This record gives sequence, structure tokens and C-alpha cells, in this order.
Amino acid sequence: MTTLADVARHAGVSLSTVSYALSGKRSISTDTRQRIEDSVRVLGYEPRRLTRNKTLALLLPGQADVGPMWLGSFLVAASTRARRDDVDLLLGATADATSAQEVDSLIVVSPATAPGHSSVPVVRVGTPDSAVEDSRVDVDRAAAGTQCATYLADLGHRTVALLHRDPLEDFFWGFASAARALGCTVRTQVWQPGLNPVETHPSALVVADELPIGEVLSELDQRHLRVPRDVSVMALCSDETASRAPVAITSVGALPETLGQAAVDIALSGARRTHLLEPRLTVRASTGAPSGWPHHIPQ
Amino acid sequence: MTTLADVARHAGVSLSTVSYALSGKRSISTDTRQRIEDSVRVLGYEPRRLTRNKTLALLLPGQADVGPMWLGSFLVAASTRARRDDVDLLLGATADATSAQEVDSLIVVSPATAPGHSSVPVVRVGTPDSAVEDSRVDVDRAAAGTQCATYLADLGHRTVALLHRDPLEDFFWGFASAARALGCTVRTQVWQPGLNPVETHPSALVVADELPIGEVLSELDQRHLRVPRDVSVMALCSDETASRAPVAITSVGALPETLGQAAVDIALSGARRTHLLEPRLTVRASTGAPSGWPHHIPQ
DNA sequence: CTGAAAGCGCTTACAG
DNA sequence: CTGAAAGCGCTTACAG
Repeated sequence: MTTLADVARHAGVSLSTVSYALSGKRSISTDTRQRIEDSVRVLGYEPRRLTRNKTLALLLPGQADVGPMWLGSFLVAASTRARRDDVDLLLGATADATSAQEVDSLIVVSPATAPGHSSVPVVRVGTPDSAVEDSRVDVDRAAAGTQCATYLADLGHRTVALLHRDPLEDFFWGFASAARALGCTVRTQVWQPGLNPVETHPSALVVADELPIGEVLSELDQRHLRVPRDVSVMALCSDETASRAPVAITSVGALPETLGQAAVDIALSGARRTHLLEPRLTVRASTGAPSGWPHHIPQ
Repeated sequence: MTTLADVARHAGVSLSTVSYALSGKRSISTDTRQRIEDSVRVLGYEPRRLTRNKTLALLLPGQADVGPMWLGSFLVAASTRARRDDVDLLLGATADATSAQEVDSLIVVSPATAPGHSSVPVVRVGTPDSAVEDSRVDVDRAAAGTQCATYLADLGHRTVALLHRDPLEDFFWGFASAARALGCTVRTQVWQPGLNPVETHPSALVVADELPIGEVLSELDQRHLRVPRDVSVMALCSDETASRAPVAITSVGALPETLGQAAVDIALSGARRTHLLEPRLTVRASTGAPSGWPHHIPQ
């Protein structure tokens, strides 16, 4: 078994320096840290892992970002799954904790940001970026877009506005291509508070991100537009958010419970993979057939 | 923390004897073994794997109970605080886990049920029962009741209905006594779905528990009563729940962030104590001055 | 059958 | 930014 002392000898530093380097409890010069990391890798050092359970760490959004609505359900599900498989689930580990290698895998819950490089496998939950080599669990955003478009087209909508943040998102492409194939005109707008969401006179509005639904609804309210009589609204978001909006919103999304289980499963499998969950569309009060756009739009 | 040395002292034998007795690596006289086992039980000894961080375990509500709305914020705050104090926060430990798992303290988030007896200190979060000798963190329910009553009386309400589950709750007493002192008539009802919440013709309604707010509002809706025009509604619940109800609800409660911090603090202090947090009353859209009760109540 | 003592891998105040 | 050294809880060869 490789010990701390072996690593120290190999790296030409003292025991304590290695210890501190791995725990992150005090700062180490880049040079020294590099040598230690090399030695750890070369010697295959593992801190007394034998006696413990496998441990998964969860990196949560900080206190500044209010955690997403579905965080509670997600965590309950993840912890249930972890218990089933007899692994420990450590909450709120910093990036440091992973380098200490006290942890076998790291699950990063968006909008928390993953550490630059981690010495253990990382699973990202709900992060749209695709150009990283971490594992991912997320709703299949492209499929969700297609489902939205199909649902609205079936209701008879032909002019739809899509509010989003990032035009390069999968959801955007899934929605736009399906909508066009179904004969819908799609107008897209990057959302910002105060924007007129019905500027393009759509009969339906699709909100691509979780956050601004409340804002969008209140913009509509200020223009005296009733949902869904004057305009249908649907969103890509969790059921938690959708069902508690001022008007219950028809939504697509993955169940947070399923996300939680999948995240733990992937973390335990050790393999690098992307698991896109089947989106579920839940019809609520905010959508209906288009009923003729009022000719005189207030404001 | 109980160590091998403590057990040895208590049993009147040497360190090594205890070590061998527990590992079974050499034979021990029945007599000695008996004394050691007794001491282990009495002192609640649990072997440390190696020198590790203090570890707090969180017992969450199971998947059946959907976790409370505020669970996410609570956990983010608890994990932030735990990180600050450099302790590990283990998620979803079972009652078993407290003895098998080497945990220094257990935080039980209502409605999860605490283990019958735990070998480590237990902190209960949001549990109204008072007849247990565990530590507790909760909003000061009696004070919350008083705040509600005072707020409604100041608005001019004189007939108030209180919907609750358990008439023995502190909130109930705080509310009822303050209301009476302020000249309000209080009618109380144990809530069940389908109940007419305005049977007693109150001008304001107070909902004591977190869950039934949606149900109560829909009962009012079915009777064509508008909130707050026909009847004011307020609740003891989290801001998360209150602000997302169909009508934003005036509420009293503790911030989940504060609960999370306090729970970790108490767990780390090791002392048995009850920490009741100052309730905060947030006025939202659901309350106003009474405006004369309609003489003909639909239904 | 038991204990005193050396030693394990690791952490951390302390000193520079 | 780093190291020498004391200390942690625990194990185990050694001696009786």
C-alpha cells in the first residue's frame, strides 16, 4: 500500500506538506503542488480507502443562487438511492474536498459550477453546456423542444414566441425545427425583464428557462392579457415551479426524483456518460386553443 | 467522542485488550469480554476509522412524503455552515446509520421521524412535539401565533377562523390567547379536505400547517369567495410555499436558511438545547381589512 | 489470558 | 510557503 510518506519521499517534500496539499487546508506553491500531484499519480496513492464506504459528494449551488425549486426532491431521491447502494452522500463539498480524494465521485448540481479540473469523475446535473468531458444527467432538451412544438401545433397554434437565454441551446433547436416542420412561425427573443413578450403577436409563448416565468406572467398581466384566453404559455421547467406559478403552467421537464437517481447511478458506474432523460409534458391551466388574437392590443 | 481508551478505563482493562475483544483477533475470557461489552454499550462507543472530520448526518423525509418546499434552501444553508466549520454533512442517513456509520450527531428534518433511541445527539428540525429530550430547532410557534393574531386584529378583524391539525400545538395557544386579549372571536377547526373553511363566517382565516393551503384556497374558490376581498387568509408556512400559492399568502415563519444554520450550530455544540427562532411576518396579497361579510353566502 | 509499549497512517499547532 | 515534531485513535508483535 502506498502511504503519505511514500508520496512525500517521491516528491521530495515533507509528510505534512503532502498532507496539506491533499486536504487543501493551506496554500502550496504551484511547483510543489505539481510535484506532489505527479507523485500521487505515479504511485497510485489512495488514502486509506479500504475501511470506508464509497463516498459521493454533492456540490450545491451557493447561498447566493437560491437553489432551484426542485432541489429538495432531487436530494431526497439521490440520498435514497445512495442508501440503497450503501454509499455515503456528502453534502456541499468544495472543489478542494475532491482533490483530497476522500471522495470517489462528485455530483455538481446546476447552477453550481464544477471545479476546473477534478481528480475524480464529475457528474453534472442540469447543465446545458456540452463541450465538457464530464458525465451529464439532464432532461433531453431537444426532445423537450420537439414535444412543446408538437403539443402547441396540435392545439392549433401557428405563431409562437420562444423566450430564452441562450440561442444555442438544444431546447431551442428541438423546438424551432419541429415547429417549422409543423407549419408554425417561430419568433425568438432573448428574455430580459421589461421586455414585451407578445411583441410579435404570438398565440402561444414558450419560456425556455426556469427562472423568468413569474416575470413573464406579470408582463402579460400588465398588458391585461389573460392566460390562456389571450395567449397560451408553456415552459421548460420543473413541476414544482410550474404548478405553483400564479397560473399553473403547462410544462415539460424531467422528474427531479429521476434526475437524483440517475446522477447517483452514473456516479457509481464510474463510466463517463451522458444520460438524457425522457421529458414529460404535463398539461396545466395555462394552455388552450388559440382564440383569435385581439386586434387592438393594449399598449 | 468516546475512544477505545475510555472503554478500557471504564472496563478496567488495557487498551489492547479492548482492541482485541472488539476485533475478535484473539480469545478473551468470558468475564472480561462481558465487562467490555457492557462498557461499550454504556458509553456508546463507536470505532473511528481514522482521524477524520466531524460528521453530521441529516435524516430526510422519505420519498413518500414529498420533502417540504423549503428543503432545498435549508440544505444549502446547512451545507454552507458545515463547510465553514469544516465538518462533513452526510445526507440521508437511516437510524441504523447513526450507530453503524460513525456520525457525531444526527439532524432530523421533519417530517422524517427520529430514531427511537440514538447513540448520538439528535437535533430535530421543525418538529412541534415537545415531550422528547432531543435538541430542537424550530420557529417560535407561540410567538408566531401571537404575531398573526396581532396583525389581523390591527387590520380590524374581529372574527377569525383557525384551521389546524393538532389543537395542542404552541401556535394554537399563542394565537388564541393573543386574539382573545385583542377582542377577537376565534373559531378553530381541524382541517380536512372538503371542509367548509368559512362555516363560522370569519373575516379572516389562519392556516396553521404547511400543507393544506392550496386545498383551503380551492375550497374558497369553489364557494366563489375572493381573497382577500371576501376573506383574508394567512398561514404559518415557509416563504417558498406562501409566495407561490395561487394567491400570494401573508405568512409567518422562520427562514429556512436560518433553520439550516441553527441546526448545524446546535449539532456541533453538542449541548442539548431548544432553539426557537424569531418568526418573521411577511405581508402578501392575501390579507386586507375586513370589508363586510356578504349576507348571502353562496352554498 | 492479559498489558506495556512500539508503531501505523495521518493531521495540525508551532516555528521559521 | 514549508518542515520537524507532537499527537490522534487504533493495531499488534512481544513479553509475561
